[in-house]
Amino acid sequence: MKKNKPKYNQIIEAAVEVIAENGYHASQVSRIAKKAGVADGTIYLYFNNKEDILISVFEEKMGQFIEKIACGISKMNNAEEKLLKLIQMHFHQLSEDPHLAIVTQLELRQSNTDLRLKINQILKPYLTVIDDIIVEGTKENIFRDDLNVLLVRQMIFGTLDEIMTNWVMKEQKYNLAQEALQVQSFIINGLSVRE
Amino acid sequence: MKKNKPKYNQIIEAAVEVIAENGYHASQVSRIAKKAGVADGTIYLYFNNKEDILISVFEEKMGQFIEKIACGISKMNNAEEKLLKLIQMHFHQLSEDPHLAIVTQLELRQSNTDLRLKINQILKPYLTVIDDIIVEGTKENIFRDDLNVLLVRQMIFGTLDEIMTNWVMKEQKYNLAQEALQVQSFIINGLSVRE
Amino acid sequence: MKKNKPKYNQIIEAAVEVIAENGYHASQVSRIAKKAGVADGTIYLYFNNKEDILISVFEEKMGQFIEKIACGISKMNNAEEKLLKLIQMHFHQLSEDPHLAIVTQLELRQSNTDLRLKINQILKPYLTVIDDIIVEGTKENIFRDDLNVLLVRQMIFGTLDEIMTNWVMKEQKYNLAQEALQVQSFIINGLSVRE
Amino acid sequence: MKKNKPKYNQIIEAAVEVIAENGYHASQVSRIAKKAGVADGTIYLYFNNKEDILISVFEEKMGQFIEKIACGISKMNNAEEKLLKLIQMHFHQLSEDPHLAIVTQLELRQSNTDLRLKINQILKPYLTVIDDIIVEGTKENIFRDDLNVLLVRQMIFGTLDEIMTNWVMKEQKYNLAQEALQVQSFIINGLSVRE
DNA sequence: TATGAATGAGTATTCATTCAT
DNA sequence: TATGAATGAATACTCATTCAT
Repeated sequence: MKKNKPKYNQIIEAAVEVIAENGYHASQVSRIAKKAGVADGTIYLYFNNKEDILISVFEEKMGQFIEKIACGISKMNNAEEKLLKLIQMHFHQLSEDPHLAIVTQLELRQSNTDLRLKINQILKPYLTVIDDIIVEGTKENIFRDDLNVLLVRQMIFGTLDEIMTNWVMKEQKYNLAQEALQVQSFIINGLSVRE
Repeated sequence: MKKNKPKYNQIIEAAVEVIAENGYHASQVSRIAKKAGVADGTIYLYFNNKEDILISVFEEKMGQFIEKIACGISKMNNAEEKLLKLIQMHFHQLSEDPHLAIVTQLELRQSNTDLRLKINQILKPYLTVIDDIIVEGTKENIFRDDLNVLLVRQMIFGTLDEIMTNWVMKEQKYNLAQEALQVQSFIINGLSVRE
Repeated sequence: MKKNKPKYNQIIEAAVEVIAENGYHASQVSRIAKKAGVADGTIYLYFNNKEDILISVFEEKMGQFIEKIACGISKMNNAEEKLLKLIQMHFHQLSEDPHLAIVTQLELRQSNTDLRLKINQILKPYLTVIDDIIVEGTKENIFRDDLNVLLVRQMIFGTLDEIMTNWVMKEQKYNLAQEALQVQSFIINGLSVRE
Repeated sequence: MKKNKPKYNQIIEAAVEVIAENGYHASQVSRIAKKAGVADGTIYLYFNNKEDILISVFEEKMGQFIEKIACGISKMNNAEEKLLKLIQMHFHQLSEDPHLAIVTQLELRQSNTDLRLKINQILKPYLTVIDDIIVEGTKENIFRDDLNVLLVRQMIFGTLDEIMTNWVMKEQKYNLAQEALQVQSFIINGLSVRE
């Protein structure tokens, strides 16, 4: 498995740094190679093309991202707690790794539609985690039973994603962790005044 | 005023079409010129450079988009109704103009960070409209009074934006209009079971 | 005769200024038109094309330049005096009009070979003036009678031209007039120690 | 050292030919690449940009030109002989390589002022060679001791340069070598009848 | 595996010139 | 005569990818 080879990871890490620092379009393959300490040609022993580097970056990082969240959630007792945990960990993980946050929220989106479809595939397990919480919440009678799971998941993901993007574009100047509870409350209770 | 000149609008319309059909990166200036029925050089009598075309497209289209929504909302009686109207019109306007939807949801995001900052500026009036609804809802005692307006606005916009993007990426195969009510309900009531 | 029309001269004067200030390649026709206070298209009522403007500038200015020198020389009594007068006036006239000096010594040379042949045609009367002095000097028995007039004229012109070019490139910081006598002495006596 | 790389020299030689044949402005980088038998992009592995090719051509060729003259002169016994040798070799070297003569006398002058300043820097060692002859001649009591070295050098260089340019523009139809002696005589003795 | 020199396709922009008014 | 909006040809340079070593 090529992924166990050290150069593969060197290149992945170099790509995250180079893209975060220079932006997607200024990140030439040769620059990534230099930062990774390998020759330009070596890149092509591990990746098919430049796009493949980007997909692999997302794949590797998202894999870890989702795994940790799935793990964290499994310890929670109900959908409400799981949702909060998911929000907290979503914010926390990206806050902890600003380079990765820049890449996922800004630079990776500067890719063409084909690449975005591949990115969506990689994202699917995360969306499934969200779906599961929704379904579980409904079963637990915490959430309404008339929910359109697909739609609700889009809304939840869109909410979290937009908050992350704003945070990155505001140059990470404020503390996201504090907002997790408000976000959970919004998703669960909405804006209305509770009777 | 250059905006009254017919060629300015011809170029704007051509740009939307060409970008929607070919994607951001395959949209050469010469192709836009051809579609607009003008010479390549004519583009530069009306726009400073290629980026300026893109910004202007967004400016023009978003201007109309926001104006219509602001107008539609003004006829509504309270924040709840206004929110529903905003959601309906947001979905409706982009659904009606698939080319524009593709450009705003997919292609325009493939731009660099500088351009995205300019786009955010153009988007600001729309965000303000959302802010106003939130504030109004609070005053009307329909919405809670402990809301963080900035955060809530991000969540609402993120929700709508993600739904639109999914719809565009799924090739506009389903009817968005039907979902507006569910979305409003989600935003106002959240997921929880009402007592 | 078009040359009596005021706009013709306005354009010529504007061209000298614009070329001297911006350099040959940065001197767009539209800039010359603007400085001359006419529309771009008007230029083409008086000149065939951009090259024609340049040739005409040289023609007009060189015509005056040569006329004055020919006139000044005619008052001198012998070839030696005439040579000195020619040198003095060559230096004086271009020193007095730095814009013209820049155009003739630097910018006009950035033209293609065809244009340079035309420039050489315009220069011919000046070269003839030099030829005449050489021939006269020989007849007066002041200059040797074995001189190759064509070659000697090239040497004299080359000498004056190089001095002017150096003066222009050194940004006209020193006084050329003082050097005329040394130049005349060099041409007449050479470098050798006179017995 | 890049200058030992064969492609560097291939490109230099191709550039001389292409510029001599097509003129400065019609010499596209792609044409030079084609003539040199390399890809367009390869040019940019050896040169920073198009201007850099031109400067390097002049640098390489002038370097050899000056070196040979300096070498030839060193064998001569006094300033008079050295001057003659310099003139002969100046004429000879450029006569032998008409492509180079066209480039140096005509095409390279079609460059902007910045480039000309760089060219002047490259020319400096040649001017110094001339200066040295003047100073030596004075010390040997062959030349007058009141000479303004800078001015005299300009006159000598201008003389040679103008003769070369005329020869190139007359399409190299006559034999320059024969004129070297007359030129030396002019420079040393001037035009006057010797008593 | 690893290298890095070489490749060559691809495109925004300028500006001299025209021509309908 | 005079205008100036419109034209469209023309070109340097980058960078992802290859392949001989």
